[in-house]
Amino acid sequence: MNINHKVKIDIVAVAKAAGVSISTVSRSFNHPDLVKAPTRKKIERAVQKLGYIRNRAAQVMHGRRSGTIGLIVPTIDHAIFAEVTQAFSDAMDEAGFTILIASHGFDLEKEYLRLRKLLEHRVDGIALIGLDHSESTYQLLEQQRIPTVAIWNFDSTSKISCIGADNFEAGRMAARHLLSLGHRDIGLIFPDTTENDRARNRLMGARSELSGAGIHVPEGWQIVSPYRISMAKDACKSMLRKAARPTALLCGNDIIAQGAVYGAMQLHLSVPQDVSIMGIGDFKGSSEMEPGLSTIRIPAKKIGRLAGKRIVKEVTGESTQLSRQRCELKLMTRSTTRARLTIST
Amino acid sequence: MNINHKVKIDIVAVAKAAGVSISTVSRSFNHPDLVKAPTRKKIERAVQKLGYIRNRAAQVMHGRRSGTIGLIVPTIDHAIFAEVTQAFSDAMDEAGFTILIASHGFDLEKEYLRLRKLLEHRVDGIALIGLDHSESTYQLLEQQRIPTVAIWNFDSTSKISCIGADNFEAGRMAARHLLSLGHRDIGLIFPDTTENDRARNRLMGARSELSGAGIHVPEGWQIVSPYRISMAKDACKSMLRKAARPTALLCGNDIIAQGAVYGAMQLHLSVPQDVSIMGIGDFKGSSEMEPGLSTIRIPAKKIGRLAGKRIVKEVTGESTQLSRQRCELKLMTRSTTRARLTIST
DNA sequence: AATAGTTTTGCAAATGTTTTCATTTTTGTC
DNA sequence: GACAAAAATGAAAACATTTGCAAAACTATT
Repeated sequence: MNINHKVKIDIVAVAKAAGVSISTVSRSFNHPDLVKAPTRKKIERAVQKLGYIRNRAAQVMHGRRSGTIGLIVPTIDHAIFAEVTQAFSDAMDEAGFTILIASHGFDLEKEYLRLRKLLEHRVDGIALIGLDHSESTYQLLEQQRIPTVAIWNFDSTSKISCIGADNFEAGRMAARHLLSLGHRDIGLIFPDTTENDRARNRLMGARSELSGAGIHVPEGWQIVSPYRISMAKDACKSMLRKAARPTALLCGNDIIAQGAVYGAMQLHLSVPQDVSIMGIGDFKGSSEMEPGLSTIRIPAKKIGRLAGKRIVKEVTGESTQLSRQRCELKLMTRSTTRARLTIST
Repeated sequence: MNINHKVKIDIVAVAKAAGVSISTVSRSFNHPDLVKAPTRKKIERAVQKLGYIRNRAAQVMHGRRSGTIGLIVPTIDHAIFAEVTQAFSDAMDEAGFTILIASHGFDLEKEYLRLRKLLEHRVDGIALIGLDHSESTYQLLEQQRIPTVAIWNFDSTSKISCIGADNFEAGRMAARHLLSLGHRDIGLIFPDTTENDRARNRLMGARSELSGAGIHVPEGWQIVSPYRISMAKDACKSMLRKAARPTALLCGNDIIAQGAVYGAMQLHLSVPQDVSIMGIGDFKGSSEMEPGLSTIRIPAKKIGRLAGKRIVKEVTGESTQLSRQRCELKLMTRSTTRARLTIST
């Protein structure tokens, strides 16, 4: 069957094989109700026999949608982006779209270039992570009038649709939890906050809550650590080795927090007896590690799924105006935090 | 500037704005050396002013490559696939290709459907994970004569190009390590091996090595666990709670092994004093957890990168015949395995 | 069995580009 | 400054589809 000998199989070949016109073949794909059932059957058989696969590129040229959505992430290889990406991808699949994915390694200039490339492919919509993007990225998005949704952050003043959590609030909640346990000597380990609004807002939230409680975080108790367990381990160790060490560590995300837990263990400090450690994010491994990590849950799956649904709505024109959606945060009290020992007061 | 008022910006508009013919504009993109520098400048300015973005769909219609590669993974949301995906993506970026990604959730029937969809988009090549695919998938691939590479597994008899590790050997090595430490009572925790050649081959390798050493694994010491830390935790606990428990656990992958380590900890067994635990894979967190996981390193980054390079070669026609590449495995002896205590002999 | 209406099909134009071939312009040589 | 050769540009066909419009084929009604 399907003799495909160097002959290119296009709609013309199908039409010939089925003994109908090209238009009829096209129609039987796009408006099957407009063609008689027996004709459709004939065409179907021809398609089968020839192994014909429709050419979306040709369809796109008619102003048809490409059926693709561009997704630009900092990196795929991080628990959290992988999770949100998968959820987004599932939502897309469900709606019949395919994802063009690109990563920029936290380099916003590169992000712009990736965006341009995706636009060349005539994606029907664009999904980005967060709201920190270069001016040129925003301009391009607006100029091309392409449906866009920012995943992961909620911001009531965003210029583009966004679906996610309020990171400032997440920072606050994390700090509040520690405060409520009586901690006053709190160390901060955060990733670099330039070009990263998520981390920045969390840090601001945490600091604001802390200073609201009259707490000052001394210079040495605030460390920048990259988003890597091993790095965070070292950062944490350097802080906990000091004579005057904090009784609690607030980490910018769960990866750093995991590193901190391991770092403490290596120093033979026990968590949470000697130090409480608090994360933000609730990544997949966080509930499963030992001890289970206390953290602020940001519902990645839900955000990814909602973002997917949202972009589809914008693409299909079902809902065209800017929409901002806030996903609820939740304090997950597990085993890495506990009340501060009051030595005397 | 860039007045983009509902006027569609195509190459014609650019040509008009630059005062040259369409052909010249096209040429200045594709063969810049064929057009005089001043003309090129004029065109460039027009492009800038109009905010023109090339339409790849139209290019594809001329038999031009689409500049896209389809990547089909079981899921993005697993440490190991995320890592390999990222490396692959980086290699693609470097070569100027964009990735169309699809996931099938370990369902090979779905994989076939995803493949069809990617083919509609006229991807220039296809990358799959592993060599376990449905008959129809293999047929389609062959019928369409599309460059394909299987990532992750090496198999000298594969019908398509493959780049990866020999999972059978990985299983052997893991078993051999445990054997060399004197263990004879070994439990096996593996994922379901139907439709998963990676797990299947590892298990076969492990069993073959074990039975080669005259060791029989009793029924109750062999458990199937899904690829999830929490599930593996439970599976491990159920095995270690028995009166007669193994002195070592060989796990089908690092996720399961991590679960096993945590499970043992919950039972107040210490690792490796009470049980040795061995993984396969060396995922990102494995070296960083406490205690560091002993495992067989499969170089995900390297495999992803090589696979990327390979597919580019096949797509550009630089090298067109089937190629099989084996990536070396490495035993990583860390802190979850140790010699068996010989109580008396 | 003719008519009107409806359903189904086909023709041809249109989509945004690339490319071949022809034409024009430039350059170099005498 | 005329001529050939080389370089740059343009016109038009080609790519694989969709779709508006017209024609053809049915149905139902008389």
